[in-house]
Amino acid sequence: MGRQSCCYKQKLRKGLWSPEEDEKLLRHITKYGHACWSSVPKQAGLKRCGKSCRLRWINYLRPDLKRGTFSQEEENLIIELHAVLGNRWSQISTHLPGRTDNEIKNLWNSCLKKKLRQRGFVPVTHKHLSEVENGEDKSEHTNSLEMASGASTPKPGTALYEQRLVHLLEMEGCSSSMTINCINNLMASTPSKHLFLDRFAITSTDSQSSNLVGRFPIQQLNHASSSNARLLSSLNPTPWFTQTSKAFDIDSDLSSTSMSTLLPPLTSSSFLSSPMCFNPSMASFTVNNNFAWGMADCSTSEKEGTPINLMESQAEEMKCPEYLNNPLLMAAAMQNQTPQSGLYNMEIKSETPCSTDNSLSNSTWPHNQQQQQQQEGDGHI
DNA sequence: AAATGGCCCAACCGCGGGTGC
DNA sequence: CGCACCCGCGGTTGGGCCATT
Repeated sequence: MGRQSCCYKQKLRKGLWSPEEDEKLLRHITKYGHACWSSVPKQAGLKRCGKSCRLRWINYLRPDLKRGTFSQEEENLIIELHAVLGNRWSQISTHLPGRTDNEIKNLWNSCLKKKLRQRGFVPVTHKHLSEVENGEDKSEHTNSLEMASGASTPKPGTALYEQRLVHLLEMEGCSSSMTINCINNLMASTPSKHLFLDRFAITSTDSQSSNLVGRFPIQQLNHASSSNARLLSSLNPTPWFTQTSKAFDIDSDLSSTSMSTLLPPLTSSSFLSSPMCFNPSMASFTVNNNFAWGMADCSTSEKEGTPINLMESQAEEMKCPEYLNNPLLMAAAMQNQTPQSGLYNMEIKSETPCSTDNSLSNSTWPHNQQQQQQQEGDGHI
């Protein structure tokens, strides 16, 4: 009793796209954009469904696509992101400009999975096989992220440990000044601190990973509506506590931590929108300019006419325990500024024209395309 | 040279969420 | 509230290509 495909219903063409079809679609979108995909095929004179057109555009015709094989850095980034996000290919792809979710998914299934297996990791959990087999945590084990970054886990308390921590917070888009103060305060007396540290102090601080700065999942917060419910629920079981840590008792932690100095009352439904998420005198927030992921989201917020900051409704969906389970979310939550603070808005606005490399926003992409086409001639296809 | 098997990638399918009526 | 429609996502498939036998 499954639904018939839209193509079947309308007796539309399926299968590979011909150059003529590509040409039609390209020309049409260049001229008119794609406000409504379902009307695109009709207007463009294509015997395809809107879905098919959309897919073709996103995966092949879009002018900002990067072609060719994935670099080692890209592969490493995918592994790292997959460890955090799981099979959320579209979210992963937002961190890799010019790469599509489909492309990344294919790479993962055909190549990266295999590589991880060959090196003794379970691709799904990013755990080492021996860890799985023994059913116990062994801190000396490397994990897939270490493999990706070529790093091993430094010991807590060491300079290297702190150095990596700073780097990781920077990855979250926080400035170093915020990082140290924030993390010291946040983690000073909480039993959960090692959960945070163990989970994150695994990424290299070398030049290879420095290009990750600003790319990581603060986006998840900014995007924290319904899709995040899924994300959040799936983040908790893995991989946060899969490396060397055990899940901690939220309640007992809360009762004895210093988090209250940083976080608003747990019952507050305006948790995220609260300006007291972080005390500016304690540390300065600067949102990293290097928003590799900013564009897709900015188009969303433009469309909805809302600032990048979390909306109340979104904030309400984010349950406090999820923050406490999830260091990334916590760190990002602390960054969440009120509209008055302007930091986030200002930074995003400066990027908002979406005129650089990611032109998912249909309002500006033809610009790019023309430029690119001029540069490339009629090269591809 | 032909057959076979594995890999890769483009595209399809089905589902869930959002929205408008 | 229920329904229909649209969009986007993740899983899956089918076919072309290439290496091996």
